[in-house]
Amino acid sequence: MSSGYSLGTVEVSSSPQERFADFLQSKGKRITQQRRILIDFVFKRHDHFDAEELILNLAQVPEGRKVSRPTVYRTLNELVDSGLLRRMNLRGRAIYEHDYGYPQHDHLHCTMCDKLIEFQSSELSDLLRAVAAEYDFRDTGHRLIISGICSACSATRHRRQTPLDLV
Amino acid sequence: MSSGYSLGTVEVSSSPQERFADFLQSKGKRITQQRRILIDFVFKRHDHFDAEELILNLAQVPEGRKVSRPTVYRTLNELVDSGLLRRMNLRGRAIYEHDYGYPQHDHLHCTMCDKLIEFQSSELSDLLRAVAAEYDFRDTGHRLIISGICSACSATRHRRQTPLDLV
DNA sequence: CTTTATGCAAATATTTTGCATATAG
DNA sequence: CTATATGCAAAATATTTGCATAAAG
Repeated sequence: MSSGYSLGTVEVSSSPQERFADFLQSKGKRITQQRRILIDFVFKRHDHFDAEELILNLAQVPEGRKVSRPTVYRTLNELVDSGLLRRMNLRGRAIYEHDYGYPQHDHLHCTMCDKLIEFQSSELSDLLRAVAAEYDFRDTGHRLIISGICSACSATRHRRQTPLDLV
Repeated sequence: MSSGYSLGTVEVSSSPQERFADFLQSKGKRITQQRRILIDFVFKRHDHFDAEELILNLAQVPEGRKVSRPTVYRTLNELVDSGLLRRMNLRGRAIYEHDYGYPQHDHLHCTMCDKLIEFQSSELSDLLRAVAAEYDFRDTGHRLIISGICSACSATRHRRQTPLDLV
């Protein structure tokens, strides 16, 4: 076993905890009990989640009850700034996912069951890079969500009401 | 001049007004003064806009003042449902654009000046279709936004504060 | 006339903020 | 000790909804 932090598929040089600590230090911010609780929570249990889910999960353990709602929101912003989390918008609210030690990927979003399926495509990255270049655009990232109906939902014909907005 | 409704680049068989009327009829909804005002407004002046902008613009003419805020929101939803408008999410709020007689396209979003640049790529469409197929996913559309700094902003080094969320 | 739409005010949902107190360094 | 963080309550933002009245068909 290496000294690296294992993510199952990827091995990186430091844990999210360490990276967050570095980020905070570099900004003159403090490593508080709440921030420690939050980063542990976020990197232990969740894949895709929103603020409300996180808050509900926190409420289920004594440790978690030490963190207030505003602090959750404030810290989620810091985690995004630090590059540890990636934020996207689904049905009008922010959804977060790990963005550390994770390969770049995009999503298929099932509008029936709300499931997110990740996929990777280097062809896609190349294509987007080329598009940006064509417009002299300094590309700092992208969000792509393909909406539709996943195979499971296609089979079961479960209906869902709100088509509403994607992405 | 043909009997078609001209959009500058594209020529389509009926006007947005007609299409909206058809949509409303098909749903047993009524063609009201407010809906008429709104569709005229939306298809005369705007390209990318949000609800607030539209409401401010409406407030500037007597005609527009006949339409209340809730009706604007309700009608925007109908316009999206009818396929006349496309909705996306930028910095947490809904942005609308014409989606009728318009070729499918995606966007580059400058996070400095907030400008949206449209681009088209058939390669991209093909690629996304292939991805969806690979997952037995019934693709009903996608949203793609490449974030970054446009050439103008790269030149002028105008700074902007909030990096915040994309898409 | 009957049903759908509108406007108003209020509600909802999500996220942010001011300020007094607590705590990290 | 001093500056930053937290919690609380409240504000801000964006959008939706209940209900009485107005208007379309």
